[in-house]
Amino acid sequence: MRMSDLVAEYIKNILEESNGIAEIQRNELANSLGCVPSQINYVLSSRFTQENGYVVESRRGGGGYIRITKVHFSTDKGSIIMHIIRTIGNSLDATSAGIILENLVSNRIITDEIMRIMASAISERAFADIPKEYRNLVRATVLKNMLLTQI
Amino acid sequence: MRMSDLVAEYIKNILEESNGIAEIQRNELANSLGCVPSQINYVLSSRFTQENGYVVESRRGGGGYIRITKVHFSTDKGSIIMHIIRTIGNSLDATSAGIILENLVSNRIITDEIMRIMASAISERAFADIPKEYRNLVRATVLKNMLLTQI
DNA sequence: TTGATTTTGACTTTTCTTGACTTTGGCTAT
DNA sequence: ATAGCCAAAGTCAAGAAAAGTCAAAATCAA
Repeated sequence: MRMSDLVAEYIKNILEESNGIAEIQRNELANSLGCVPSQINYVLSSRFTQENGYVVESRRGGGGYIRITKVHFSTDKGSIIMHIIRTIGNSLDATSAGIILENLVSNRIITDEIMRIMASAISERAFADIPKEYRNLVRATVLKNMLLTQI
Repeated sequence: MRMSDLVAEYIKNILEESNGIAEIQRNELANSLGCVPSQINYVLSSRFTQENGYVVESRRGGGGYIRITKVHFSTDKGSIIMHIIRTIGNSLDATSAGIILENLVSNRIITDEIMRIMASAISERAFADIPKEYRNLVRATVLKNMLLTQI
């Protein structure tokens, strides 16, 4: 198993147990999981991003900390979807698409089944027939079209 | 015996033993079977296709993997969908797609909502960004991908 | 023979790991 | 106050560890 996944899992556990707020010490955590401290930063920036629905704050110096908070959507389904459609723009890579879909599921905007249908429709393999330069464009358009049915 | 067949057989064995999900490491497998890594890709794309009921996902980078899933269609619904997937072929125009979807709904194979999601994903409008000559190709692949999730 | 399938390998892209170096905040002794 | 030290966290780039692409060469089948 990847070290990054271990770290991510560890943080998610704390989040679960602590009501959506995890406060860690970078060096201590790195030490207890057996990785280099900057690994923690890597995990935070690759997996606990805003797009993923997390807010990360921190403080340096003696008694420093890193605080990770899981945020949830609050407004209604329709405006959330519309907002997402707007932020998608006209090009979307497969990774970002995956993040958007996971987020929609974890906020119960769409069901798991619908997520899987959508994911299968815009996976990299779904666009294998067309030249690379078009893939992100179609992905954006197709996803936006599908999301519109969910309003 | 051909190397490709060996590789295919090996993967099918894992699938049998592991309940329809095989997770492999490309380099490792290539190495242990004594072929070049890209051979694995060739086998996957020539033998583990949608038409045969396989879904292939993968991840690059450290700790990467290739996951092959066999969707398995013992039920009525499953074989109907597989039959449709096979008849689609590699190109599908918007009109035929519409007919297929309507049929699936009227035979209660998929729900109305799912039909609308699928229809929106493969409408002519969804492929407006890409040159015409590719549209029917992507439409076929995308629909087959989505249908595979419904088995 | 000739067209399709298979094999191979050079090159690309993505993701993860590591470590050296930088910045910031708090505390203590002057 | 403030200079200096220690204890954090941050940054960044090099390199490693995967998988993907593509086209040339080899082989096979009709």
